[in-house]
Amino acid sequence: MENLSTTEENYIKTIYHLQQTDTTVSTNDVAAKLNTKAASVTDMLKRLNTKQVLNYEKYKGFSLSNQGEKVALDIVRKHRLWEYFLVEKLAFGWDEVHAIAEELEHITSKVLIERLDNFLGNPKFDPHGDPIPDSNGKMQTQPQINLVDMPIGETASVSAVGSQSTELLELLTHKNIAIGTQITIKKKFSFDHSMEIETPANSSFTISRELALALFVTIKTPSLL
Amino acid sequence: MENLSTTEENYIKTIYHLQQTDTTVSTNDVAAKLNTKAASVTDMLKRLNTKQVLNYEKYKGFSLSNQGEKVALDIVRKHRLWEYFLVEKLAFGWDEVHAIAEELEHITSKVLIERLDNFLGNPKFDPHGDPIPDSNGKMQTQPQINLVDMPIGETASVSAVGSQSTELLELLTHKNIAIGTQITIKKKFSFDHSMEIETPANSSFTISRELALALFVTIKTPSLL
DNA sequence: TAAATATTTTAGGCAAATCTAAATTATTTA
DNA sequence: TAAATAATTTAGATTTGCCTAAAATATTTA
Ligand SMILES: [Mn+2]
Ligand SMILES: [Mn+2]
Ligand SMILES: [Mn+2]
Ligand SMILES: [Mn+2]
Repeated sequence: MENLSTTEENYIKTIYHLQQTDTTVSTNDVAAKLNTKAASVTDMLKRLNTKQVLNYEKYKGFSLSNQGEKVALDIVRKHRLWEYFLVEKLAFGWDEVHAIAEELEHITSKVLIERLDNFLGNPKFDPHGDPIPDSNGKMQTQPQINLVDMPIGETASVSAVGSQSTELLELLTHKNIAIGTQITIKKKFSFDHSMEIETPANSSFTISRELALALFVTIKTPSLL
Repeated sequence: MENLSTTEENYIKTIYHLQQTDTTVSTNDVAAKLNTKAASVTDMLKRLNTKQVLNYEKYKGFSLSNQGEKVALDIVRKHRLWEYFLVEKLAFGWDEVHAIAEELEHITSKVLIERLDNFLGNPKFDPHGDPIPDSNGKMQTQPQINLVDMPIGETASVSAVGSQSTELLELLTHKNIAIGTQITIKKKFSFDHSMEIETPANSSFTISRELALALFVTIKTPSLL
């Protein structure tokens, strides 16, 4: 039943991620994400449709089939486990791992990924705070909110980042913030939407709206990582 | 200068391995190893020639260029480091790792393989006893001889296996022989070329000519693994 | 709702990697 | 050495994945 090329897998994963955020996914959306052209996407949609991983009707739209979603979750699982490996075992920063995981996620061995999972201690979240699906595609849902939406006086811990850029990591490192760091909101300034926060490592300091938007937090203490 | 597809890399590696054993490598040899047809090989030889990794003259023959050999050694390095990782960290048997390493060897990141090497403690030999090239393509040469060529009374340690089959591993496991095991030749029988040997774990026992042919030994104690 | 605009699909073509069948060249053998 | 045989290459197709330009359809806007 399965015999998908790396390219087909990348399309499936891209469509999956787009479906998570946007309600409808367009041909152009996929083309933009994959740096390709709409015509190429249409070609692929037809192939994925015949391969049963996609429901597609021309000019009407498309969405992953149940089977396609399973495939996508499997790729996401591999991607995030490899990212975890790279950061935890090979000492990469989380801004460096995405491109490498983009290749590693296509290694086909089923038993490899199960042993890797085991070797890593069955982590539930990747270095960016994103949940790692288990072998059945199930993943832990953390009730996350954006830092800008946290009320004054509340404390929560950083659970995910909204960007994987080196620039963000540099800033977070400088401010001693990482995934797991406890943050308390002290004050919000309406002029520039900057906010004053407090962490265990540092007394009160100010962060910009841009930075706050890139941070997601959970009220409960994080289960792992 | 470099921009080789996975397929091109596989051809280069195959030609490299064939050159190690046979003096001349033919189009048919390559076709046989890669489970493809001679015509396909010719197509590829022409492409590798224009890509400067191969010296090729039609109907005359071909061999890897210096550059091609460097590429080959880099792939071999990756292949063997990943095999080492799979056996030492993920508890695979050495009969299970080849196919997986066949995929992993094509992951492109240079820094990944250097960090993996470091993480593994810079091993010099893979799980089959084959030397791992360093980042410059240099590898340790072990003066190996086949077990059948060892004189009676001599002691040496197993340094490599001539086959990666599950069947061989099963037999070796049963006889308590692994890479590193010390073997002393007690007797040789000319009738069936079987031989009586001794190991630290077992007193004298007999092994077949087939098994002896699949074992390589070094007189000096092994430097690693 | 009709025209303008945006999106999507088709048509036709290209490069990589493969194949089969036929032609060419090299090697053996009688 | 000439014929037979073997090895290699070429010719011509196919599949995957991608492209541009043009056509078809959907959506927006006046
Ligand atoms: Mn990918
Ligand atoms: Mn991630
Ligand atoms: Mn390979
Ligand atoms: Mn090996």
